[in-house]
Amino acid sequence: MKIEDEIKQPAFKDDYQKAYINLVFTAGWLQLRQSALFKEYGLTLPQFNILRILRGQHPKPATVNLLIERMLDKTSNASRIVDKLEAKALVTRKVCPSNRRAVDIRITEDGLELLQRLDAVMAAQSTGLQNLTAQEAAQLSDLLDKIRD
Amino acid sequence: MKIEDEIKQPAFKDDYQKAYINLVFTAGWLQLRQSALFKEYGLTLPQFNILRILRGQHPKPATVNLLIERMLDKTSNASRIVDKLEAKALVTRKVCPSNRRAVDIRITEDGLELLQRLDAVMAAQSTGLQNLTAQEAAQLSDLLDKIRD
DNA sequence: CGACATTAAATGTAGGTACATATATTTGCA
DNA sequence: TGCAAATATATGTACCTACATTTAATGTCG
Repeated sequence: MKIEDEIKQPAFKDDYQKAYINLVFTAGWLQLRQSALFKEYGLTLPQFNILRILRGQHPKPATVNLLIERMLDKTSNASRIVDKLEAKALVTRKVCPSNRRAVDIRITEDGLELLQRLDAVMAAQSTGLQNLTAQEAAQLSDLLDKIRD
Repeated sequence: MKIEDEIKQPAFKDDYQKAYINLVFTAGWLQLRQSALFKEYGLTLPQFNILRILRGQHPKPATVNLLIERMLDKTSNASRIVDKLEAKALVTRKVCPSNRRAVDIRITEDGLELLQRLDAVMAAQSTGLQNLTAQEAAQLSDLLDKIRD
């Protein structure tokens, strides 16, 4: 569906405004689809993303700082998202011995198993960008980099 | 800054993953910049967007349904965002005489004045897509439409 | 050493998102 | 007419974002 119809707006001021609205709308659309996948597994999108970062570190621990660095949303509150994961026994939290201000966060076996089940789900459903060719995806990425220059 | 550096990830699985992450990250980046503009005027981004829809209708009223149709985020709670605007006397809410289930929402003079001040601010700072040519913006929009097909 | 800045994380608060449910009104139709 | 379905909005709840503040540990430098 064209963006004009998605938000029932007949026309845009110019291509810049149209691209801006399309960008924000499409990002939200993709994230909504993705989080629907996790919902039945009791995970939210930020929780899933943090679990994946922890798996990337495994068996090394991660600190809250490291999580924030790698998250898309820098201002989100990693500390409280870890709370939720800890409550579900998907991660552990322990004061870092070498720097007692920091906290070592590790993914548990349960967490690894859950991610493994989700890998299968993710593989089954595409990321949502499969309508693009690899070349178009690269082109999209270049345009986005340019926006943030 | 390249997306790899923004989230401290050395490489991506493929161009699709990279574009996906870049898309979500860039949309958030743009929205954060935009909402910073409104902050000193006491408005949030969704509040601003609803005010603009109401200005577009002015002097006709809008219903909650109409607001939802035109919002980028369909699942956001227009009713409660209107609450906040009403508390600031930027909009009025009145039961619709012809259909007492519905509510007529109108922007007030204060609301119009606030938007007018913000128009100047917006004009001064670009939408953030000015690094693109008009042609690139159109191309970006086409790629995004294709993703949602 | 000791005051002071810096760093890491947690917490408080206002507002938003996503989704389920409730309440009131209107519509459709047996 | 009357009653179920549909419609319009509001409300409840869990979680999230954005940002300011707090608490604790560490670093620094006179």
